Amino acid sequence: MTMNGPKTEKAQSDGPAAALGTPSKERLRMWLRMLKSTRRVEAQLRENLRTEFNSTLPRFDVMAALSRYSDGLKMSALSGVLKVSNGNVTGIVDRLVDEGLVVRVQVPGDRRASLVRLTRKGEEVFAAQALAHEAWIDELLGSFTPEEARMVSDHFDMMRDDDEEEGQ
Amino acid sequence: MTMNGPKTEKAQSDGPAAALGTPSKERLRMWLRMLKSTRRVEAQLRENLRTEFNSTLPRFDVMAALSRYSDGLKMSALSGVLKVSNGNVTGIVDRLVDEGLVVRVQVPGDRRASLVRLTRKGEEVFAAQALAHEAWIDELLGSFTPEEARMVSDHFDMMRDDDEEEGQ
DNA sequence: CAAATATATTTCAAGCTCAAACCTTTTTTG
DNA sequence: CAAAAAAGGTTTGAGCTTGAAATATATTTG
Repeated sequence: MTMNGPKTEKAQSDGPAAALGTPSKERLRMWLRMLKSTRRVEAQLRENLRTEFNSTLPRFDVMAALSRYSDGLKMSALSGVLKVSNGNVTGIVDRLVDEGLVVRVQVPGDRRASLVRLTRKGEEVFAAQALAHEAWIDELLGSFTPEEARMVSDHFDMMRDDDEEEGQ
Repeated sequence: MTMNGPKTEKAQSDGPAAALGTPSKERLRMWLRMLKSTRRVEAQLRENLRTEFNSTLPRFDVMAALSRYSDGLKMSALSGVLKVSNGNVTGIVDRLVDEGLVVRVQVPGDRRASLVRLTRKGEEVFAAQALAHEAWIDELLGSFTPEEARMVSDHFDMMRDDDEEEGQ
């Protein structure tokens, strides 16, 4: 396969010990690397969820959020926690409801709102997925020692100016 | 807003100095942090591309890839470089063609294949976007010093076992 | 050279994603 | 209290994404 290389001289892909470029270039470099790594892990997670659980990452994210709030979440709170658009969650929850993994419970005093909650089945399914998920991550990020992982975690922690929780 | 907290006791979100959990937990923690950070930056990039260039991240990615291969790329090579599915690229390129930013050039000896290339206009548009893109990244990741950025880059570099290039 | 196989690309169905428009149902306020 | 504003959700339209199936063209092989 005659694949001709990039036209730009690759002036900065010269290994860990190379001289630093401008701050802006170094940050760009970092961004491209972290984007690539994240996408790779995400792609593998999607693949695993699909083949082993016939599910998707968005579904997993929704269930993970619900599993942390056993009292249920309103749709708006759910989209707030996940930081995705309001209308987005509607469709995902619809499908989870179809599969009996979550329910919408009417809120007593408010005829607009409903609380979304995991069903018993939903809890069981998610528990299995969460277990597998942690193992997948452990494998995919196995090249990081716990200490390195902590270091990187802390670096990223620095850049959250406003936000709050999120996690499994 | 009566937002009740997570039900699980947050046993490990106790700041940078906290004791390390199991390796698997540390890696999971790192994954969740890097996923959140990546999504935040991505969301802002999407927003900026939309409002300032009436474009999208996938379009930008395609144009960035093409800008590095001035001789053009075959569709399959393009999806290979971007690591997205084959059929995916078709639609994105279609729209870029509609807007006159790229062209499909027939490959002489092969009536199946075509080379995709940036047009003159495409090159100009991309140049402006790339400039803005680097500035956005510089701002979004401004909390990292160049040295830290390099350190994180190198950490992620470690975990690419097989792959090759990618970048702006 | 014809059948089989491989390559290049598009089409398709299902699902995710967003912003904007649109209902309803509260809540606020004049 | 009635009009206006706010809050909770869904719908809609456009685009992105994937894996699988479908097309068409090239190459290999018996």
